Amino acid sequence: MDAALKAIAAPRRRDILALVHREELCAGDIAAHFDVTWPAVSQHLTVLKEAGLVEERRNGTQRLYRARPEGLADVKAFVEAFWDPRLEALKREAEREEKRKHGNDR
Amino acid sequence: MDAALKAIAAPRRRDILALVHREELCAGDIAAHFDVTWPAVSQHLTVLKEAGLVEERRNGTQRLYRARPEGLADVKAFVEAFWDPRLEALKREAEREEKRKHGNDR
DNA sequence: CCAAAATTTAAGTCATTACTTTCATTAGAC
DNA sequence: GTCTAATGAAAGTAATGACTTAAATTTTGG
Repeated sequence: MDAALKAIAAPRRRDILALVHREELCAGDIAAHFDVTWPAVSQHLTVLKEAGLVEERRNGTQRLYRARPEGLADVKAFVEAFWDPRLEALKREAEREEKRKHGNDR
Repeated sequence: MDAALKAIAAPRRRDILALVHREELCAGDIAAHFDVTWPAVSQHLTVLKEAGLVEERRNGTQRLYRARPEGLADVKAFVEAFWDPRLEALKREAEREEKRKHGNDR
């Protein structure tokens, strides 16, 4: 969960996530939306990918990216546990699950 | 939302939040749970307070802190907006199951 | 008022991070 | 193979952040 939370803590990465939420976009098109250089966007995409928040698909020389909502599962569980005390148990379960699946998402 | 997200992106602050989730604690008691100095915890509490995630109450020379779940409202909305609706059912199921085995863990 | 206790504030250090520019890699067209 | 386009990787920089120690603040009790 730590990786996912750190990933969405940066506003630029949230903006990128919003772009590829429903639509599959290549890195160049994503970078065109911001006034930063290509490599900067590429680095953000790497962070998002390693956090499990986007998935990459290669098409010829392009790489297409799309959001991966499941990557926010643990974050969602944490927020909701904090939100509603009755869901405390769910949070603990999420923590256990994260320890168990170490190595699945990388 | 940016402040709240940055606040919970740091593991130590999440640990602090967990401590004051149910229970009102003074800064000293919170610091006693970690192997960092008092000022470090005090700084974290300031960040959490400014993000609206904890509330402070003064009692004599002490300052008591307690979690403030409403502070995560925007984060919750953001996370849920990204969530794949098809996975909603899974969560609810887990919730129901959790309620079913109520009373076993005490 | 004076002293002790709980905590914040100030100032500085070390690691992390978001970015830049420059170089390397991969895939398709010729 | 060579050229070009799309992109990732490497290396460097400036800003941010999580800590530390030392000093200042606030409240209570004499």
